[in-house]
Amino acid sequence: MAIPYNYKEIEKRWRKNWEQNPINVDDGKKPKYYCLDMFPYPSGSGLHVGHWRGYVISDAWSRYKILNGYYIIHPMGWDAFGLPAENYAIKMGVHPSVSTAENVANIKEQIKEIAAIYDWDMEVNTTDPDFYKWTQWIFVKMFKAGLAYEKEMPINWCPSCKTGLANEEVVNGSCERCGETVTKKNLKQWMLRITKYADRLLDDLDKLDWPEKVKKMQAEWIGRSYGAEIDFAIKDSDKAIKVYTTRPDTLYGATFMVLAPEHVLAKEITTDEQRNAVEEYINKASTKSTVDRLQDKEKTGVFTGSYAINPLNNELIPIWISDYVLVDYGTGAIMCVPAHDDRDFAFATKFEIPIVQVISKDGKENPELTEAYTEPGIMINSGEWNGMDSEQAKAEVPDMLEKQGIGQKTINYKLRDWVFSRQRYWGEPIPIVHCDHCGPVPVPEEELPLLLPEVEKYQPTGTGESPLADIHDWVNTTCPQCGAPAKRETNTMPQWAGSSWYFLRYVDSKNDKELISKEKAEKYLPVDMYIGGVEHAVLHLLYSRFYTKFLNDIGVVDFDEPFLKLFNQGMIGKDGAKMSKSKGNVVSPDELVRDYGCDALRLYELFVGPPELDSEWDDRGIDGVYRFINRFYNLVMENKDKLTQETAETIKLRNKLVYDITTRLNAFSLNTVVSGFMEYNNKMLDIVKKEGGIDKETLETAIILLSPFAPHIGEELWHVMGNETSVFENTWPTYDEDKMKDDEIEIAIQINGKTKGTIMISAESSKEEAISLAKEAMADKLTGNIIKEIYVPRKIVNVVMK
RNA sequence: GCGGAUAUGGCGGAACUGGCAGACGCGCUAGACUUAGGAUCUAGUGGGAGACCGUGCAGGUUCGAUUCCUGUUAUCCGCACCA
Repeated sequence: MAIPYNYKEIEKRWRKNWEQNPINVDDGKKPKYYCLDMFPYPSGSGLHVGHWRGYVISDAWSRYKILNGYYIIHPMGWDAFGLPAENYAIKMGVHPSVSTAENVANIKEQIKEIAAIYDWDMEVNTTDPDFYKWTQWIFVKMFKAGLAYEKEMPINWCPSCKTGLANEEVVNGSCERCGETVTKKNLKQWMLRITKYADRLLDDLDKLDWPEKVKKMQAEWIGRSYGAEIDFAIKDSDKAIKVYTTRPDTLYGATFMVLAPEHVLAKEITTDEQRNAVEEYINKASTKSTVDRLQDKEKTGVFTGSYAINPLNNELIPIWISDYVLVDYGTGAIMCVPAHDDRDFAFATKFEIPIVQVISKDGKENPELTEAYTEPGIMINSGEWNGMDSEQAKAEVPDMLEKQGIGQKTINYKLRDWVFSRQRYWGEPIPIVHCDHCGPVPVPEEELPLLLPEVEKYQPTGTGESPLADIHDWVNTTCPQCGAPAKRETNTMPQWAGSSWYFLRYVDSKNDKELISKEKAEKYLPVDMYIGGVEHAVLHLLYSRFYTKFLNDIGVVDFDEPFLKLFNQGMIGKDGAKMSKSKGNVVSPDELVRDYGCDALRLYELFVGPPELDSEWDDRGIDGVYRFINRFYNLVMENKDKLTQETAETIKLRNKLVYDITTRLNAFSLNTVVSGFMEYNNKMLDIVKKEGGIDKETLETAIILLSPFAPHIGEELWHVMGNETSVFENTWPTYDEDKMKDDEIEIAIQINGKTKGTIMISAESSKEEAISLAKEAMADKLTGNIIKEIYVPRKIVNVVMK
């Protein structure tokens, strides 16, 4: 008769016990392992089973590391500043600090149901003044290092969120948060000079054990390119135009030039005949939204009437204006080689501009060029470069131009400086005072934190001013430097400010003297394993790397990469869609925990599919792991008092079990870890049925192996077996390959590569023995001439007949 | 357009360096125990009556291909006029 597995009572009991007797203790001798979850933004809608999955993966991994003798740093905190929290508060009509606190409390309760080994003493909250004191402190340090600066420029502006956005927050021309089309707005902004770190951010990717996809996305976002800047004189003018090109080898083929509509010389070089057309075009371009500009693949443009002089052959080339050239990349002007660039080809074809081929596959001109030739080849029509290999020319030309004084080698990046100001209330105040005499002056470090003032109206103003600008007795202050009346900066920081460094603070969260002590930074950091969704591939992960490198530069930490290993778990969807409140397909873990228990849900979260891939949630699937748990529980309960001696068979089974679970776990194949437990449970049941019982060692091994995944059952059954200490005080079991070997093995027999049957042979059988046994077994089918016999040891015999 | 991932029964998914495709689970079918079962247990479950056929599609390499190569299609994700 089955003994009901009372998960409610068992889970409650062990939860309490672990609170009193923690299983993850820093004794100062164990090596550390820092396993970090991406901390959540405390939304009002709570957790769904997709969030759970990431936390279960990291917890199972952490507990596995505990069993391998590590002290685990496994903290949790709250990314509670930012737009979503503020928008939610506005919608609900409560102050963001109130709703945020409520949401944190709710989600914390939900997270506790996972029974993860989070160390709540380390908990941080980005909205806590003791925390954001250091967020502000980092900003002051950056300001002093010249990395934070003010600039008035047209920035991305979300009309719905009523704030400026970083480039990274604009997705396909829309706001990353709300989807509203982003416009441009001219605003004075605080910027962070992340571009100064571009090379290090790019080159150090090689050091990281991260998914290639994420590294590639960051590399492309940084977008380093090597090329040259070349000066073109303008005919009948003392002005010159500098262009940037990655293909200086094609300079002889430049037949026109294009300026961005916003280029400073665009109007200046326009001739009187062309003035009306040019001004009309520039005006039109300025009103075009980013989206339109990106979507219009059809080239438009207007001729300025002026000509530039090709510095190599003194040929005149017309200067055009077109919005396919971006003002903020390179020099905002390009030389165009239609024969060897798709975009230039399209433009030249449309406006009937001559096309000159300078690279050819075979050294001859292509009489019917229908598209740009962008491959390498042999230089033609290029004066002294004729006959050169184009790749060689590409490498050598920049030096030659430099020697001739008409250009210089240049490196360009797509990465832009980080727009850091937000015109919203719910964020860290930027700790700067604007003084008429001294300019921007940082708030003295000893006066931090600069508290976010209470305010009646925290709705965004939409004017480009933060709601803080209305609080006059806060805004009006004195200059920390000269004492004269001065005004505070009223913009706040973006949500990314706190999340860029929070992982440092966990291990020293109560330190009021330093961001983190040197000793603790050295002892507990960096993060060994970082687990979370792929949606932060460029945003949070790039910013965190930048912050870490800066903090390394100023001596706060002794490492320059925060996250050594990164794992992106797949998303969980339902009904073919991403889980979201608006789609109404959210599955809450709460009911599942109630109806099946924490361990069952933990196992099912892992079993649902490969952790790195997206998975479809099926509520019925959890029944399978629930049945497994009950069967395993009963296996132990029914056999604990009639344990048998181990046999050759159980020794083999046990070693194979350890081998399979360990290798699958190390490969992060967590779904097959769970299926492995089910498989071996069935095998153990078979042994019990056959032998009338099973040995202690095998049962206990299975219990230890299972405990990282289903900790309550692991702990319960470990004690049921008569043990007094925690199951997590064990060492992860090892296996002996010699003991996994079978004496008799089953091999397949193929005829002409097609499987016809199987036979059992001794594992020691020679090739000749195996083949002759196989032929004997297949005698009736071996009617033709045997031309080849293949034996793959322990696997297969293949007889090839004609 | 460029780059990446994925494609296997009714469903989720297994298959280590090429070697018995479909482990494990869901669902389904039949049976047992039951007043009852949406509980539990037992057996079965890719297709086909069969020889055989089957891993998106078309080729190739090989004694042998889900696995390697070439081409192609679909879905998802990222980037997208960066010169």
